[in-house]
Amino acid sequence: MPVRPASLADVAALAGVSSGTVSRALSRPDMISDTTRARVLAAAERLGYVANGSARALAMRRTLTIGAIVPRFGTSSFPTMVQGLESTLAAEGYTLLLSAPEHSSAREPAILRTLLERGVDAVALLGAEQSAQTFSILNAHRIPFVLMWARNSREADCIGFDERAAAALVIDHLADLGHRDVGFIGGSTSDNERARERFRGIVEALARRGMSLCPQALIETEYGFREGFDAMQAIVGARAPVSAVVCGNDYLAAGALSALDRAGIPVPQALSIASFNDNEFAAYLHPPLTSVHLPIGQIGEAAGRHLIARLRGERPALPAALPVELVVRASTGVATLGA
Amino acid sequence: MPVRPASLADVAALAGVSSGTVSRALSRPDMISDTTRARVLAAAERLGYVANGSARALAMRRTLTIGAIVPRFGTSSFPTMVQGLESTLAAEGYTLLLSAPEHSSAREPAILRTLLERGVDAVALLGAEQSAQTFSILNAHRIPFVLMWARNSREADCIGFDERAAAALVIDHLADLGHRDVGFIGGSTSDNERARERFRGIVEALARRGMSLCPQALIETEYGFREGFDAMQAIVGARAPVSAVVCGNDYLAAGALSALDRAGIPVPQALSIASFNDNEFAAYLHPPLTSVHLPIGQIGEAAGRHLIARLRGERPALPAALPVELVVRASTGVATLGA
DNA sequence: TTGTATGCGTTATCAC
DNA sequence: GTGATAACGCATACAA
Repeated sequence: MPVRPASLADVAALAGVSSGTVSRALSRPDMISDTTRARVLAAAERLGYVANGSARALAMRRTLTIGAIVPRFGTSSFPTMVQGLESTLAAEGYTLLLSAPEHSSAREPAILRTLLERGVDAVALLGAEQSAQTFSILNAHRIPFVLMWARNSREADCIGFDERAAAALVIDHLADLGHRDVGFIGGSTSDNERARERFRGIVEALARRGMSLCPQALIETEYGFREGFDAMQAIVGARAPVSAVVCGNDYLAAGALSALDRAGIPVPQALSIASFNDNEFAAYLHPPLTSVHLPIGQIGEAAGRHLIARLRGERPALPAALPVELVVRASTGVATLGA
Repeated sequence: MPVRPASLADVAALAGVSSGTVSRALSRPDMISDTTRARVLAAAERLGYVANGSARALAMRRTLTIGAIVPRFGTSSFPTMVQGLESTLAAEGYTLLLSAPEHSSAREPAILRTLLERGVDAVALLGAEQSAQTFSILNAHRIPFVLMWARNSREADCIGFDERAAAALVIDHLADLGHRDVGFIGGSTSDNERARERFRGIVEALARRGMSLCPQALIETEYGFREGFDAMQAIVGARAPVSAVVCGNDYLAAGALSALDRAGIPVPQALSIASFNDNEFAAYLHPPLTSVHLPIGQIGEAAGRHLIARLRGERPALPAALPVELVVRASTGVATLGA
């Protein structure tokens, strides 16, 4: 076996044709006579020929590769989104080049530069909070790009949910049940549009009912199990007079529920918990949990479809906000914590 | 702004040097005089020059890209592993080309071929259960590769846990507490070495104590919330005389705990549950849960380090089985279900 | 230290 | 329908 992988020229030599013919036989089968095509395919098969994508990309000026930058991979719901993205791309012959930086470095232009240097035909980014430099680099490269799980960016195409409407679903549900005193454990809003919109949606939905968040039960923290645990411990410790607490995502909800377990406070008998349900696991462990289900995989799929359309030269309309759904797994009474 | 991105020649023209000089100034700074290097860098900056990785790869015969095939992305603990892999690779200048096929197609040679065609310097695969064709393709390409979360393959380098030892940790713990009647809800063993090893480890550890699994509480299913839920419902419905049930992973445990909640069976007062804890979320929601914590991210990191060493021409020793840890969050009494 | 020239493996544009 | 041949953009061996 040769030390170097077979090239087009090797196949050509074996088949007794020119390398151009081999190239066409493999990528434009209808431009070639049946007999020579058969010979070429046989030769390619025999040599275990695999095309060299770098050379092809150099000649064709496209890599059939799409880049994505998605931070906080291990402790988030983003993998579901990436799965949707990758599946959609793969079905169209594209491959995913994934960058999964640790939290803070996600907006480093260096990461984007590396991706562009590797050669990507398009880019998908998480969230709307990108640096101006990011956009200028992308625009300079004249490359299609899309922001996933984002909305309201005038600098880029966005695919996402109507987070405020989702928040309203939760609040209206709780209010309809008779809850008047509500708390919120949410993700950090300073650098996260999604968390911010959720928070605002809750505040607004409450305001429409003449309600407001209980100050002693309003905690902003990082997304995470421990953070949710600590936040709920603080709320319990403060004896906040609430009958329901909304958690910004599944991780916070899981931690919060764990803290209530630890404190011997039954859910929902003594306190109701609602959550924005990305991963479903919180609801699975606590069926009484009310949650808004966000179909995250659909973001990746929609983003993939959008980028592929752009690469085809189309200018597709952006999908409207993806649908969210309130999931109520058991009825929830109204009991005030510490009462 | 030009319609075509700046090339080495463009930078060279602007800096008044040859393209070879530009190439060296950027990748071998010490081979160039300070003054010209400064001129080159300024010119590159001004043109927003980004190297064309395809051309570079063609010339250097390496892409600085590593491929990974990881199925079942959205509903597994694999993202943590991929995060570890990507971080390790990125720190060394490598980029990750990720393929995340749906379950069944994971072993398709076509997926691997696509990856090789895009150009990867090395490949990381999930699990030891690969087709012979997969290995022959990889070997033919003379490319380093590694199996993640696997062991005991003579065809490839493996990085993983000692699943049987992990199982023994759980069983010994339960047995020491006095449990004699134990059940198991495990993942499908037919095409999953990890699930198989866990199951065998449990059987063997029980045997060493003169115990065996309770047949009415032994269920093999797919990993998933619903599957765990259904399995535990079946065990409860059968009134299996067990005092503890071990779940094969967090998803099964979450579903099983949910079923017990639904049935009004308190954990661990009426039944103890133990789990192989990949994601930690089950333990967070149910602190009484005993679990073996598997540091999955370390698999990705170790795999990344191994591949990079191989690419450097080293022949590093494979790491021993990665350490696992029994996590007991609360003491667990012995009560027999349905008694 | 720098310039020149060749090759990397494909695709695409021509002729034939 | 097929064969030459010229890009594609970069790295590098060799010359200067």
